[in-house]
Amino acid sequence: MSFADLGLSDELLKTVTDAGYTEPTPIQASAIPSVLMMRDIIGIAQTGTGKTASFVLPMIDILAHGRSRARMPRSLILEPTRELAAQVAENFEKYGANHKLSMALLIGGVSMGDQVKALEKGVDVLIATPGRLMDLFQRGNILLTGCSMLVIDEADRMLDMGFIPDIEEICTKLPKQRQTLLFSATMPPPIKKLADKFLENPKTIEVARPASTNINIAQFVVPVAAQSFEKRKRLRQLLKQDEVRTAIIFCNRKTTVRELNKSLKQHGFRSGEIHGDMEQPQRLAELDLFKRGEINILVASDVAARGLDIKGVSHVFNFDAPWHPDDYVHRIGRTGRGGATGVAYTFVAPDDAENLDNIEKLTGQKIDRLELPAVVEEERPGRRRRERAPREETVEMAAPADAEVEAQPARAPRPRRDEPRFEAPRDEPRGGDRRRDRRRPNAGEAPDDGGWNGPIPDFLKVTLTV
DNA sequence: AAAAAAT
Repeated sequence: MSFADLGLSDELLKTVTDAGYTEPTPIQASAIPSVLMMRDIIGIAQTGTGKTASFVLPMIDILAHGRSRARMPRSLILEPTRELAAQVAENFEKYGANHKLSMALLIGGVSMGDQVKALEKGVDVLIATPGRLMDLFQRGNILLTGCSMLVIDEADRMLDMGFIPDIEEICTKLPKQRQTLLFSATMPPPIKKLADKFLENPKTIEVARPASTNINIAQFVVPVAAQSFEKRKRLRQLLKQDEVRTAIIFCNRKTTVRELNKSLKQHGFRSGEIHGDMEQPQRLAELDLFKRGEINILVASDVAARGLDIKGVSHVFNFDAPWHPDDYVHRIGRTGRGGATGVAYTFVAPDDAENLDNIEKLTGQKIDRLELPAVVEEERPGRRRRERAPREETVEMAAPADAEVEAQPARAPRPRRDEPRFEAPRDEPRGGDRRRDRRRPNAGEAPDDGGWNGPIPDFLKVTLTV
């Protein structure tokens, strides 16, 4: 199967092949011909499956062959987040470079002036988040009566975010005679209902979840104590020893994102942050810094979990285990894209056990627990000794024979051993046999990890000691 | 529980 077999125009085909694409992804192969035949589509697919091109490409051909009437927009693409909308707009510009199609990106957080101007000039395609679109509509800046093509992207995310009433209202503003494409990773009942109401005789296309198919991502659970400074320490350790090129670090809270980024910067990492409390220009600027490699670590809330397509992300860290298992799938999907390999670490504190359980149920696979050298506390003057978690962990990990050594109070003077450890861990294996059974199984041998076939991260080849 | 989205 090649792009040439899908029925796209020669002109567009050239653009696609010039961009270096030869073989369509499964969803592109099955969606594009149907979209060109003007069918309604339900696409059950995650981001990272080539979904965007599966509607952008045929849309360009359809628009190129039709004629615009009175400069009214002829198609509308709805996205749940501003960044995703911006990304689809980029795609549209890339693939539509050889066509005289105009486009307006209608998202919040940026001034309305330019958007209104573009609308007045007349555009073929609207790419929008629901809030700004409704706003502009209510102000009388948009007429949707010429929109004969509608794309509802990431419908389940829209549902999560409470956008479904908005979507329904927007649907009623569009002409009844139209083509509607709905994409969603999952099909919960409200989305099914939405599809029944607004799509006509849709063709359902389903492609496998990346989580169950993307064997390019090596996944690990990192047991951690609940305290955030413990987690930060563990994170720094992994960032250093794992030769991280580019990483996205997900936190569950915006405050955690801010704190963590600040802390990473203080420790000399080139990091940035993105979350919904930032001004939109700032959000885009940080994303741009990351894409250009000026920073190589992006600390993010779930605003960045879905759909963002950034090339070459080698690592994803879940600094907090996500509350929703779906989010896990989306987060780790930021790495291992386009056939590249990636590593995903999920920090799991004792309280996160249930979340982890749900994640493993959803993906249907058990995630390897990573055994790591203990994080050794430096003496922190003025800080009260913590009472619970570290001690519990110590007790759980220590073999009876070690109890005396392990039970030493944290404030007892000991050599600082964490720093040198990262410098030259493999030359100085420490620890006796009693430690060996705590290594990750198979460390240093041919990996048996459910299909991981990428290069083995260096630290996994090393004998881990405590 | 949190985050996202119109201001």
